[in-house]
Amino acid sequence: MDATLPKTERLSGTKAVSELFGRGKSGVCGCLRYKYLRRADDAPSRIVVSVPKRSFKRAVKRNLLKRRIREAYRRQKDILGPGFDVVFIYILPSLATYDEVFADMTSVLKELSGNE
RNA sequence: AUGGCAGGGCGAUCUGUCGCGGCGUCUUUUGGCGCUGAGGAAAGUCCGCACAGGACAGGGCACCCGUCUGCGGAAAGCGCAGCAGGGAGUAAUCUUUGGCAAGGCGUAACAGAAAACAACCGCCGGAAGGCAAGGGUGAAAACGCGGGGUAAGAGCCCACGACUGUUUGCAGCGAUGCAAUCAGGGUACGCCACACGGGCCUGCAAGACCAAAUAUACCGGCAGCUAAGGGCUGCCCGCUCUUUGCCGGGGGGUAGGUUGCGAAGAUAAAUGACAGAUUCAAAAACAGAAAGCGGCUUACGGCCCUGCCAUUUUU
RNA sequence: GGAGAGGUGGGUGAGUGGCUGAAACCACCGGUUUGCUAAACCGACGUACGGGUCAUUCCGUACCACGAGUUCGAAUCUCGUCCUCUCCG
Repeated sequence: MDATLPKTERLSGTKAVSELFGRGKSGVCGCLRYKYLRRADDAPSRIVVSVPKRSFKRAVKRNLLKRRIREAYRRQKDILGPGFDVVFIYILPSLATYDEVFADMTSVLKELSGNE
């Protein structure tokens, strides 16, 4: 199973991100809020991770959550097929453990792949 | 032993599986291999430097900042060691203030006779007038105490003492200390003046370079030229320019990229996840580089080392 | 990342180091007026702790974001911390 997360599988650039935020469909699952956009091609899916500064003032805590979310996605990204652009936004005001993030990520990915 | 004071240090290490940024290298298709990858505060942005752009002939004034002494330092609201005054503590020790002037100006609420010029009550005196001892309020009241002196009094005079300064000697690089000597009498705070030192303004989102798409200054070519206007002429023809379209060049410049940029170093931004071992147990505190460097300040669980003080006990 | 401005009752917002717990306006509360309401007018109106009282009233102390300092005395001056807002692509 491919469990890497190279740079090509991360969404970057002002245009692509603002298009995703503007036109993407969204949903909530546990501690995560997501927005996604189905692309036409079959290139690997690309993701963005976001933790709002409003909830966590300290950069250490934001970094920790972003790393946990990325790790949880990396472990289970084969649930989601190729061709998606997704942004994950952490919405809880308190720190979640890795196991909680992992469980919520599982249900988000299943929901996304089920919709297609 | 208990409690305390000061100074210094550490801020986990190792193994396995998966994974990330950078560099090198091999194949160059995926990738493989090697090296390397957050802090003592990376934080706050409080000082300073370097660097960059703008302004600027040179110098001065003004304005702003700093101010005990010596040493270090590129500099600093910087560090170390010391000096003097005040405060806290039984002590070790800690903390705070600090150019200069018997200079000028201002302010001193309430209370109080009066807040520094004096006046009032009062004291003396027949009066003219003299005096500043007494007035108990205040944060602060014109040096303290004793004697002399006087009509009453006063550093008016004298002795002793405190304070401020001059000169000399000794000690110290110096701030200053000690001793002698002479002079003085206005309490606190602020501003001004003076002395010495420093200071242009803006900041890496500074600045430099490359440069799609779209529009386009300008240049060239082609088409259109039946059209309109201008020029060559007094008029016509003709030639030519502009207006229109297309193609090519082209400068500035946007998205974007490169650089600025580093023995960590990106451009949505890398250090993580899980399992185990170690120090009794728990990896637990504060906290994450976005241009660099020197400081300051603030946050911080736990542990280690050195010196010192107080109390109690034993020898 | 860098540069700047601010924080005072429930809200807005003045405030020379000294009668400022604090101006003024709005809101809230009570009253006058009215058949009822609005408007107008009058009054009252912060919090905490302590004291006293049967109780309302009353008295004292502290608080101008928070903590130190200067001063006889700080909302005001100085330093630090926290928070909010604005500008720079």
